[in-house]
Amino acid sequence: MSKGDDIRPAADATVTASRALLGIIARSMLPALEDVSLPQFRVLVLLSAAGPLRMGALAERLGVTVSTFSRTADRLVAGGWAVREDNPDNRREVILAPTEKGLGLVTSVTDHRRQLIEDVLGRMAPAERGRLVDSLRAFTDAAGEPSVAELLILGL
Amino acid sequence: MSKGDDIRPAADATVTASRALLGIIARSMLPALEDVSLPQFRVLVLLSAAGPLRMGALAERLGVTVSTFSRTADRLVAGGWAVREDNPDNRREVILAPTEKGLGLVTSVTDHRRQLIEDVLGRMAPAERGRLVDSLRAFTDAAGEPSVAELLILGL
DNA sequence: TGCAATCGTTGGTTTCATACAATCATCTTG
DNA sequence: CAAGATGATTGTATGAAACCAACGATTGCA
Repeated sequence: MSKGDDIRPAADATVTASRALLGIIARSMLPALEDVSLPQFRVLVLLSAAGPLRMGALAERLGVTVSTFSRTADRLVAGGWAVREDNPDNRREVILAPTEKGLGLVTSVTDHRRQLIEDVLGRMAPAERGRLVDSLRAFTDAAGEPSVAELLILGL
Repeated sequence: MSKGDDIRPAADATVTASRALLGIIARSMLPALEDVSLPQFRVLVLLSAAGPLRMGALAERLGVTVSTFSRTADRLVAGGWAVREDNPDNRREVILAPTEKGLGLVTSVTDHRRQLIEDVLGRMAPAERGRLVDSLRAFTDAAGEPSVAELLILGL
């Protein structure tokens, strides 16, 4: 136990920092969630990251049945956030593609989030900022990549 | 711009790290969300942090109407996560209090999250861990306290 | 004391998410 | 080419969440 004793305070600091980050993330998503629901936003995040996808593939990634997803797609299409497209190679498949409007919504959230983070970083001393980068890289490496499914729970 | 040029890479690292943290947070909440909905979990988080509260006060903090919240409370009570109590000082008020079961649910999530974070920290070199603590404290200070309302969006 | 304000619940509705089963269209394969 | 498999939508149903309006109980004040 001698060597690991500094884990506890580090965990404290991380928990606290995670709360600050969550606040930032939530704040960045708030405006978008007035336009679309969280499940709908998840779809747009997926589409903007992976590009247009088949209905079934999307349903699977989101962990819902195809019928459920078809209804969600209805709402996204109705709102002008996405469009259904034919797949010329396979006419029974339907591709869901984000519209400019849909991509714009995700971008606005991402930009907003990044801006909020930059604001915070701008309030830090440059030297601290440098150390933060190194530390966070180490943390991220140790954490490994979160699965897509996990990230989607909270909408990226 | 000369001095602020290191903000961009720092923001990159922070965005990436926030994704890792989000994965951890989502993973820690996943089991609980099989028992209660996110809105219900938010109530339990609030109750476990602030203690028993009046119906109206809870509704206000959650940003929903009292009638909406009354229904949510019904479900929490039905599930054994909370109980309605009389306020002896004011008989028209109703206090919602978490049960042991309700508190236990929140605790399990918090513990799980902390454990996941400690796991990650345990994989870092001790020296990095020390630097991380300092950096995160600086970040948290610069970020300021997120509002309760913001945190509740994603369930703390 | 009596009337107005406050607190919470309930009735009535709407929207969304979700699932299962049935159906239609299109591939694929024997 | 004729099944059988596959992909998506639609019919049907349930449950959560949310709102407004109406109501009953209680307080508080004039």
